[in-house]
Amino acid sequence: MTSVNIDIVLFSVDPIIFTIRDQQLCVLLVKRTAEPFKDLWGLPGGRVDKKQCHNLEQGLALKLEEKTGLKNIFFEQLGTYGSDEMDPRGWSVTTAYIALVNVEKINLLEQNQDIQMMWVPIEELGHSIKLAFWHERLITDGVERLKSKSLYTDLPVNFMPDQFTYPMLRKAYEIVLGTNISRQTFTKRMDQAGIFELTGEYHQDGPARPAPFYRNLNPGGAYYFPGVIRLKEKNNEI
Amino acid sequence: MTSVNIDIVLFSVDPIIFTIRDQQLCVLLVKRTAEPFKDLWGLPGGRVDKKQCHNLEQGLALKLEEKTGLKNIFFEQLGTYGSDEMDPRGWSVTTAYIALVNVEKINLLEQNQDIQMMWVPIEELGHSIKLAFWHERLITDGVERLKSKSLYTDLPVNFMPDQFTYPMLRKAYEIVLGTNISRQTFTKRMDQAGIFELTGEYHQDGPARPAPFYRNLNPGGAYYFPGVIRLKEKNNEI
DNA sequence: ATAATAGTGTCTTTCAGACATTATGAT
DNA sequence: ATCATAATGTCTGAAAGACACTATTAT
Repeated sequence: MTSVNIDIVLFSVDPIIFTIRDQQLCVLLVKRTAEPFKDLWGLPGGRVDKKQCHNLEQGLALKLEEKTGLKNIFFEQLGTYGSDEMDPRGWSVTTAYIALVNVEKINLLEQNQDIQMMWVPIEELGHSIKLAFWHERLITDGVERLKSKSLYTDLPVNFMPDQFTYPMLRKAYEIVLGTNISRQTFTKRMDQAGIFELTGEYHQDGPARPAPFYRNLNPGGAYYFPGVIRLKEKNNEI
Repeated sequence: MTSVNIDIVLFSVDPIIFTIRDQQLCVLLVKRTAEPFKDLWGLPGGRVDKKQCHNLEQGLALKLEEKTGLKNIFFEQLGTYGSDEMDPRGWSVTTAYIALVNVEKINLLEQNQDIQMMWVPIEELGHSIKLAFWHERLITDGVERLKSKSLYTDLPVNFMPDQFTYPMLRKAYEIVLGTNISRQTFTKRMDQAGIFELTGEYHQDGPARPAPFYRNLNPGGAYYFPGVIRLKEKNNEI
């Protein structure tokens, strides 16, 4: 060990921005305008603005605002990937974050013409679209994190608009987890948590009894349920 | 966004090496021999050897072997911290890992004279000892991760020697979690998991019925229990 | 025999999951 | 009236937690 035990590497941050659109879990991709991987699609990441930002989280929040026009997006760090094979320019390190947004709040920005952006259903990745860097791997890991934390937290509320119904939220859970959840079990779970409150309004939607609207009492925070949603398969080893 | 969306920063990795010694959760610290923070204690981290290592995990495994003499130590990524306040030399980024070792396997290396190392009980941090960089913060977060994952995984087996008894393992859980766990509940939980096997030997220890030794059937892996150890307080919001 | 500690069996509690019943609103 | 869907209540099952009891060894 030498006296200087710090090194210099290429470093970037990569937000994996999830939303639910047309009943599908989607991720936001941008078309790269420069080498390496020019013209491939990738995560809307890049360098941290070291002049404007004092730490990584500020850097990420700024990047999210740039790309989506939204402040106060929910995000959490996923993990850091470092390798000499990720970027043709050499040894590089990237820190990935997952971020969850409601698609309605953001869709204006999609029309932005100088940067090509799109929402891609995660089902379609790995088939038609080849991504830059290790972004496919990051997204896979991000989906994994989103799924596993949705079993015991209220993470999917971050996909909801300000006002939402239990059926809407349940659908979000079902899309993320890829399973059906019984309405009764779901209602009980949410009521017990005591993290939502009725707004007094109702969702008039079709030929059926309207569901009441709720709002999140602690937007931005995360709630940990006492128990876990039990899926059928039991895959305990990792 | 410019064409080059990657940046150059000071980068290091920091392993938080935990063990249980004298019934206390301890962390391995080294005395710094160079600026910045010369002569303060800190984590045994540093730069990744980019010539020898193709990725971060290799770099960390190498560093763990350097510091402890052990290969195949259990470790997992904790998180990445980046800021302009962490290192007086400027904007820097560090990726922290938690690693769990059995103290018996390592204590020879403590005698190493050219580097001063010591095991510090985490209780003692924050009082007497001031640490370099943000290492105190990293350790706090590492302890938090260790505690919360010990509620639903077999993480503490990584503190055990090759052969261990349920009472020994239960004590490790109790030390990590800071709670008593009833012997009966614990035994049931471990037996149901089916991740350990009897070695056939017994721990002859004192004037009491000897406990049988077990070995981990999947060393290095992590097991996720179906349920969770329930602590008394309910702190669901974060 | 006694002390110390291990294992087993049973009961309770918590919470998920399933089913049946009732409630409400559009057509 | 009918249909679709929401809410409520009851039962079951899985697993944690607590307690009583039995088992095994050293002294």
